[in-house]
Amino acid sequence: MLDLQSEDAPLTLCPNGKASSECAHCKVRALSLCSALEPDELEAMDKLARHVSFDRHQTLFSQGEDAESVYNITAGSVRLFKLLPDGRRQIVGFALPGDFLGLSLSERNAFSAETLSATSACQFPRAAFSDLLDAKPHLLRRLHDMAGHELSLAQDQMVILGRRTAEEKVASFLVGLRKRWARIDGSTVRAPLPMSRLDIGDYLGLTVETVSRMMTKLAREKAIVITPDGVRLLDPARLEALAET
Amino acid sequence: MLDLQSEDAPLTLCPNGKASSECAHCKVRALSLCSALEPDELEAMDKLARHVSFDRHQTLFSQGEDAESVYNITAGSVRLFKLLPDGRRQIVGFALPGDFLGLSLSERNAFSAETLSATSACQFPRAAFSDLLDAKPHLLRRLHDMAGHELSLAQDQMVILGRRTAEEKVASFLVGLRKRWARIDGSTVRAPLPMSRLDIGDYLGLTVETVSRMMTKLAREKAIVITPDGVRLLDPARLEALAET
DNA sequence: CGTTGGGTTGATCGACCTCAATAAAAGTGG
DNA sequence: CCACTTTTATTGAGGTCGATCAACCCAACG
Repeated sequence: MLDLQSEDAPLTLCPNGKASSECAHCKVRALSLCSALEPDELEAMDKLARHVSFDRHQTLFSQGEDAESVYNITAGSVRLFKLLPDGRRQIVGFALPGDFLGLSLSERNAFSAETLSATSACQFPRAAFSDLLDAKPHLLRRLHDMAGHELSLAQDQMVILGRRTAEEKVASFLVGLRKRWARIDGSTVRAPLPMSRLDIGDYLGLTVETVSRMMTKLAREKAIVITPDGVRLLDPARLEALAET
Repeated sequence: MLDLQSEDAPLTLCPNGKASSECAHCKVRALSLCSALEPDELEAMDKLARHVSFDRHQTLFSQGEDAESVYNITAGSVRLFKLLPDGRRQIVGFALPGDFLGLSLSERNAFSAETLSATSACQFPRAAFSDLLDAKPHLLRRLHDMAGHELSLAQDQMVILGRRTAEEKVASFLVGLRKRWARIDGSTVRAPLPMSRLDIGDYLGLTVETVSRMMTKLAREKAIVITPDGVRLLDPARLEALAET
């Protein structure tokens, strides 16, 4: 997942189908693929794009299917996961506003994507988008840099999954998520949690119960406050110490 | 890690410093970044490249340092790892002949790289290589496709780390490694293990002892044979069943 | 040969999982 | 707005897989 964002648009970037004016209001332009593009690149992307909306718990695409589209998330939140034949699930990431789905441009989806909340996105046909990349090297370079960032995050997640305790996992998750929200809505201590405890567990390689226990523990120790919609970080220093690389 | 390979070179691809003739003997061209490049791209890469060799257990680069170079591994093996302040280690990958180090082109190294055995590589100055990518979009596209593949492997590894048992982890590792060797040297059942049990443990989120126990278990059950230099897969079907997605 | 770095094996321990019950939200229909 | 159901979160008790601690083996090497 990579971020894009804006407040109110100096120039239209994020394309959409019905009204290209929507780009002008795109909340997530500055940090997205759309940022820092040349006018001709924006123009070309605009032509390809279709703005789509999803309710809570809808499927964008499924693991193993032909990858028809790539997406730029403009609002909401999405869980990306892989299933084992016996039902075990690993969430490989959460997509937030500004994130791009389909960086690897593979023919088949390597994972499934389901919305966690009502979600909006710019949808592009994969094949046409791939062709566009070949025509616009600067756009490709931007995408590649995003892929590099994504790869780096994936390696960080390997450390968390392979070598951290349950408490450290939860602390890392909260700190990392708050940083991502900070880029999106500027919040400094709030971290909304659109995903369930079960989702968090499947992201961190833990059970629901362990996630709940660690959250309770961190709250008891006054490192966080649990709110209806997520958490508030009371003692970022303590959390960062638990999460530190 | 991405693969490149060849037997004997139809045209020189893999660049190196002293004698550009070395490219003609490059054992790992076909699957590498160097494959499927235009003559002008090969020419440009050749100009940038320096052929370097390392003994066993030498450091190519370290986590946190300025990333001066990117590498194309032509022979040997390398461990890529991240360290936590308290000494815990997570190996994020093993680089084999044909693999490219530096896909993300970031300014700082996100991990350290140490050879597991005597290793040869084509070394490129990172900044110049990055400039070359902007000049040769086709090369950039090739690199991006490799990055996409790498990202997909990283997500597979997340499933292994987060949701698999010790036995499944070891089986997955052996199956995956044999597949990689198959592309390099065509071996169908042999999987050389240049890395120690400790390295395997730090790759799979296990201890040395557990890795050893699981290897012994698989050997006792006649799924593998442990040899001085690695393993031979006796019952690939059983191993794949343990590893299946 | 003594030393050193892996590797294997055994005995014990503990972090996290499993199973179970309860509590608190969030819908749903009257 | 209030019963009633369903979903999600929390808490507790007990079990287990893999970690930890500790020998021991063996091959490489000075």
